[in-house]
Amino acid sequence: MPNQNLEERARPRSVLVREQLTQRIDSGALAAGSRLPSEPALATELGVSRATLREALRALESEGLVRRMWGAGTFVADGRRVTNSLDANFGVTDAIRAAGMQAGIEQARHSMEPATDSEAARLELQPGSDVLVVERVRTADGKPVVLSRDILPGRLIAKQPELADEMLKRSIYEVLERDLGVVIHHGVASFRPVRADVTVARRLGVPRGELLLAIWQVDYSEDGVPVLSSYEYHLADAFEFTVLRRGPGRRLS
Amino acid sequence: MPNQNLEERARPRSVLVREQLTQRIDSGALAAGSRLPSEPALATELGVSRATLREALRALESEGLVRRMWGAGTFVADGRRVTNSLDANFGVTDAIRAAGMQAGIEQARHSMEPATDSEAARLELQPGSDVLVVERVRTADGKPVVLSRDILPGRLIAKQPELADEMLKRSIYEVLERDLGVVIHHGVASFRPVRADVTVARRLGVPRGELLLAIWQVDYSEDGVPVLSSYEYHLADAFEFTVLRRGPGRRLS
DNA sequence: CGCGGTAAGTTGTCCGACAAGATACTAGGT
DNA sequence: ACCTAGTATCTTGTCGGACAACTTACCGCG
Repeated sequence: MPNQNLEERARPRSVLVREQLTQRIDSGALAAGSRLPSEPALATELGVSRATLREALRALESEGLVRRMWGAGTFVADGRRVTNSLDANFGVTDAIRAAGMQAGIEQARHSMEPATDSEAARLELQPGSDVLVVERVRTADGKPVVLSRDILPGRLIAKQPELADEMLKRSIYEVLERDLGVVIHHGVASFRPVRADVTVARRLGVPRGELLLAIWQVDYSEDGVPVLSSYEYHLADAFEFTVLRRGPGRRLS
Repeated sequence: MPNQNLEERARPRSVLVREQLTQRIDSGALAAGSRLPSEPALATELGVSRATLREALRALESEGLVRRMWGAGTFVADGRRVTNSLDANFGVTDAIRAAGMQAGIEQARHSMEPATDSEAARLELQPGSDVLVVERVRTADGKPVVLSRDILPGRLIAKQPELADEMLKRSIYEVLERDLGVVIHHGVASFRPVRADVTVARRLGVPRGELLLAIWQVDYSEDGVPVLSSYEYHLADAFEFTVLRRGPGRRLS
């Protein structure tokens, strides 16, 4: 039988369809507010069954890119795309670039240390296991905006210790995905406003007591294994964070 | 456009199945990490077809409650459920209750005013249209924690002006859904740390310059129409907000 | 005891068909 | 001519069965 794309067969076809559709929407081929072709027509056009297409449409709907109306059709969601969405943009590099500025790194350093008890718990490691700690000051157009401290299990780069230096120059997410084959599946982030203490203020070059937003989070791989714990101190005026809240609201009680 | 029917509209079967499964997981009937029955078995048990069940499972997966593995099964996600998730919990009342405290309202007042240009734009109204402004101080266990200012299109309560008084005593989301039949489909929230100015400080009973988290957002109904614009000032120590970040965010570059 | 192959089980995909809801059009009445 | 109600026809939602792709566990063999 004529099977094509043998190297792509590993991933479900529905995610391929999902990526094709997101690309069409992002490129503007499918205008915001317009109606998509009907499911049977679109399925034929993409060369998949209607069930597979619906699987992809479900994902797009949960992402907020399309909205489906029973009996009426499927429409591209209105164009108010969130600029710097905290639940879509991973990492400081993406946030800086989304704001249209040049991302840079200063005062970067890394070290291999035994994990503290709380860090071992967050990363689900044995207490005292070696972890790689990466501290960096991120700049936007040359101006310091974020102080970050990232912590990874040491076993991740045990076979390629030179990658630690790579993390001082590039995004950790990028190194994880491109060089280590680890893709982040999801993360849990918490945040609260704080004042800059003396050490943070000096690293960021701001007066002590300056308004900051502290964000700490744990990112998990596809297997549900924690692979990255990070702490970030953002200048309050650096970014404007947004979150897309999804309904429907809770019913019972 | 006339009013929407308040009668219980027939909802898709898949969302009913989704709610049943959510309840089973929350109640502990389906333990964290355990495997769900196979799709054919579960579909038969719930009295729906496998396609409908898969529609519900896809929604649960995007919410992060279950994880599906090709050829292995569908598993309940590990139990680290987020306590006060900014993208799931709508409204201050839910946040206070999620923290295990008693939600209250003080210094409540409302007024009907012509919308400012910026507010009219946010709510997609004609400039100068009447909007209902509701100002409240929210308390947790009697202590002021949030100052909120909510703005709704005046036409929403034109036929039932007494509902404005109701909003001084209960959650606006509750009034919208129960008394007006308006269910929030999604919202876009932004936040940043600020210092309390003199008026906010007085209302919340804190010193001027106190650390606050400002959150402003617009909520949309199922039709994509904006129905609520709100501004909130949270005490920094009142809550710990969390956000579930979903991957993969990677696209081509 | 270790190892490899096989069989069973589960999710992914496909096909065809009908039901339920929404819209556009038409026929009828005023 | 205008409005209204009913119909035609489109769309998405649901159903049932079948097979393919993949994972896991079992079992036999060396």
